[in-house]
Amino acid sequence: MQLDSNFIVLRKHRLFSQLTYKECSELNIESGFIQKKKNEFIYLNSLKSDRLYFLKKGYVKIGAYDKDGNEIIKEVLHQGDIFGQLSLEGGGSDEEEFAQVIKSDASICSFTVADFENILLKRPDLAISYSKLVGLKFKALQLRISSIIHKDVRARLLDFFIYMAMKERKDLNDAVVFANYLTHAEVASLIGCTRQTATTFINKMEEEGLLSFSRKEVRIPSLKKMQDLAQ
Amino acid sequence: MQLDSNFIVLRKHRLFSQLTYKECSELNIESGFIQKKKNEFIYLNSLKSDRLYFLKKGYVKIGAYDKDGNEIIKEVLHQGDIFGQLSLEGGGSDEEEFAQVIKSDASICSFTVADFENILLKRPDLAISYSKLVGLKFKALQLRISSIIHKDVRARLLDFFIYMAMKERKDLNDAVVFANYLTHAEVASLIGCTRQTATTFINKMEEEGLLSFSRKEVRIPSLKKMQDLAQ
DNA sequence: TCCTATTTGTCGCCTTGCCGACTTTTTGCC
DNA sequence: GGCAAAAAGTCGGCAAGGCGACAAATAGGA
Repeated sequence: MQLDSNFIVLRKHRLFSQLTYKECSELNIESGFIQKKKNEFIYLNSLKSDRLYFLKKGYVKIGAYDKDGNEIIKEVLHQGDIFGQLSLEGGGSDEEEFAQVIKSDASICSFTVADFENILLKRPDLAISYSKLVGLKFKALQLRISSIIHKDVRARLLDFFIYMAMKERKDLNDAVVFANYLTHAEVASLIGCTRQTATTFINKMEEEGLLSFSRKEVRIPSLKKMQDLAQ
Repeated sequence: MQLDSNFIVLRKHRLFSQLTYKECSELNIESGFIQKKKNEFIYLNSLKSDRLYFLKKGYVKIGAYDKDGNEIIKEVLHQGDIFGQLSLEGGGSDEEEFAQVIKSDASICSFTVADFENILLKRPDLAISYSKLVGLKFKALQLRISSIIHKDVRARLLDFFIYMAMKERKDLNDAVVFANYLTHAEVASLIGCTRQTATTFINKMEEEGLLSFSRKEVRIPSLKKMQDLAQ
């Protein structure tokens, strides 16, 4: 029962669409199925080490705490995203890391890296898809670094909203609207500035009519215009 | 002949160590074998799209130019590193990118993504290794972002030199010495500050006895001490 | 070995965005 | 519907590091 519904959701994902029912059951996702309420943690450090998580529904933020206890947000994920031990192995530079549900409740299913590797060994096509998935995430991070290193806050905000819009939009309209699940503080942490500065610039952009940012949704009247400004 | 030597070098790499001679030849690396002099480009934009490159010898920097023509260094690679179309597919956010030989001449062999995928289809274990490789690169980038976002220039420099030391050192001594192939300007671009600021702080660190940085080599008397300072 | 191009060192001014501090608004829970 | 907690808005002072400019040192090809 649980498996069935997990199976269906999982198969909607590009990566898992080719999985047979049998293979899917080999992942033992039933035991890894989790329902989490808002603000609950999915893992904190240790639990991450040997698992992959698939976000069926909801929003999750990945972050860490620095030595002073400040939160460092690394990434924000939504439906369909994969997180956890993406490298399939620990070691090296494993920072303390957490995954926390934000905005509303979330459904997550997870499986061990070992089970996943077993599937990949039998399904090299899937292994290639997985490589591509990680590769694309790598590319996205590279873009983010470029933006952070070489642009000022305003330009970084533009880049950020363009990225979100591309990720969230359902059709190809120039106007994009999507549910917002981030606070100013979280946006600030993602683009690398203080909460106050983010607030100021978001408001400026609203005055310019580039954006409308509320707790409920983000509304971008013209993505094209934004892209032109961001260059 | 050429194949033989390529084969030998390739097999020294973690990823390719399991390859048979036959499989290796299927990658058609002979045709992709390149010798490049210092400052020559391996690719500029377009050529990247469907190839993977394996750096046999030398140093290569990956970068891009922003709209004002300024160089943005994304990454610096050395012997044994892989670069190019790591995601095995184009699309999405493909920035203009270049790969350029630095410091001294370089030997590179390359193969097409298509040939590589064919091998991976037959060798899922290799596909898993490849995923791990990209996954680890992803992790390293995440650490770099954290450093850039949350630390000042001095701390970023410490992080940078620790990273380089870990990557380049041959043994586990606390004192680390490695060939230097970067100018102040390149270090600055990697950690996200101006050349002048990098110069100033590198000199300060030299005065403190943390570091000796010359055109020839970087000498770190105590890696441990550095790590303590970086926290 | 010389000569030019590149790299490094240094300085002062100036801007961006940080850092409290505080108020106002919104949220979500009892 | 009321209340506490979280989020957003705003401001002045301040510091880190950017930027231009130039001189000194170094490298590497002719």
